[in-house]
Amino acid sequence: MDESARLMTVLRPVRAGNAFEETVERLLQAIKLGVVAPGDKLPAERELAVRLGISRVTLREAIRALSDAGYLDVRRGRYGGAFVTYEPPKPDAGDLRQAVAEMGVDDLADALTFRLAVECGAAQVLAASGLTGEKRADLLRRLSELNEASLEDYRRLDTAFHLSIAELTGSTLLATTCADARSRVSDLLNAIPMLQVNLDHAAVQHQAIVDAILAGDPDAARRAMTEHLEGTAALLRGFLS
Amino acid sequence: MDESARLMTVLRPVRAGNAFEETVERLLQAIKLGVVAPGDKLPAERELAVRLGISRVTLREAIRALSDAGYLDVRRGRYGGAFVTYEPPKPDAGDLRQAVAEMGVDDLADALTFRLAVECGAAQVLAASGLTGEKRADLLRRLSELNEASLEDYRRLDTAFHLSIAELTGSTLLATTCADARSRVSDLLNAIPMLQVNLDHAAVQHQAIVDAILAGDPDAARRAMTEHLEGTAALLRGFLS
DNA sequence: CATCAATGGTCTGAGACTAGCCCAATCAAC
DNA sequence: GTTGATTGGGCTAGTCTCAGACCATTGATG
Repeated sequence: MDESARLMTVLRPVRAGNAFEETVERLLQAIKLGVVAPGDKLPAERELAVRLGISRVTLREAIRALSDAGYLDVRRGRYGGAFVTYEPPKPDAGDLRQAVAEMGVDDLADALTFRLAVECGAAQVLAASGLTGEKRADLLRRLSELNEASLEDYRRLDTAFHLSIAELTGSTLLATTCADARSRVSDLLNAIPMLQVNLDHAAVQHQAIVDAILAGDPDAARRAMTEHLEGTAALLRGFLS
Repeated sequence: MDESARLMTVLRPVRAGNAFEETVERLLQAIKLGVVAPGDKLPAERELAVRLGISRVTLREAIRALSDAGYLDVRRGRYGGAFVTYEPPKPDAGDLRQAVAEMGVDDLADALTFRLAVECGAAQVLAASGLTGEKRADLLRRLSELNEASLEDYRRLDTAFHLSIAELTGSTLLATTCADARSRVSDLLNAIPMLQVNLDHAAVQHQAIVDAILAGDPDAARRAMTEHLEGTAALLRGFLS
């Protein structure tokens, strides 16, 4: 960890790719995180281009690419739009191995470490903040929605629950960072079979996280989140070997 | 915290600005974080352009802007280069108020929350990882360098110490995120007067952080880091009122 | 003092990206 | 059935950005 390592950290590429590539990535993130659920449509092109800070031409190229790849169904005319057709693939150990091979084991470890750090940080911060009644209700609502979810909706609502924790801190930076961290492991999580034992186990852990946050206990929140995320990481490693 | 809030989070601008602006921002980060110390020079233009993934023309525009603004001194010929001339301004409550006014109180709260979450997450993760002897020595070296620092070098070595914690986790994502978090509050920290009491207090907290990490105690590491960062945040608020 | 390698300074042609405009399709409302 | 609002589809002129080549300056070295 010499000084040159820090140079590498800060003087890294200014841009991850061209505008088209970055736009595809961002839309894919919205789709895979379930921010726009299957059957829903993206905002209209003109509005979306403004939000993303790019030209409509570039946005259309990205939408075209995702449409060709089967993620979107684009329809013209009033009440038309770009509808999400993507459904998370059925869990499969082969998909998992392939996904890991594509991203590389180093990047996988990086992503898991990153997620652990930022989500635990978010849980800690939220627990330490005085939660208003409205926010408490919001968190509890997200938890009960997750607990009542069908297998089909589970991943999407799990994502919603986890992201809510970061959002409720009120920090936009933290929320975007947690969304980024989640999307980096999203494909991997989708590949894990959803066994009832694991879902039950996760439900207990989710409850522990919420309890600690509502109790205003940062240490307990951190521990509960760590346990939950390391459990997931262990599952991942298990299905990889 | 309805669903539309999540849309805002994910469908945010793809790019923070044009290539020139983002490059200026990145170089400024390297300078203000002390990654290139005063008197040092940036890598040669051709190499730096490759590292940043931009054209030499754009890089030169950014360097020119920073040179005009007094951050760099550009010299031609062999052994020439872009030398850092920037020295952190002397602490001043007026500067602080101005800096806060420029970024806005909401962004300030966001940045402080963000920093708290990611640095605590990094400390926790590092404490939970089995540190090799080399890494332990590295961390201790950074701490002792900071403790022996002159007032002039203090901020730069404090930054180096904090960033080392994230870097030692081995997660590039976490390291860049902590660097980003630090740079968002860097100007504010520079504006805080460096009183001996505060420095002594910080030294004790730094020691506690290192002790907890070396002891492999994530809870203690998280608590020590929280205490340290909240102390700094409290100092900031104090000088603002 | 002459050399020469490394560095910043400059130019050009090509491609990426944008803003703004108009066209085409769709469908609820009348 | 007609209308009108909303949406995707497409075009153009202009700006930003890039890759690559070449020039100018500097100063350690022989």
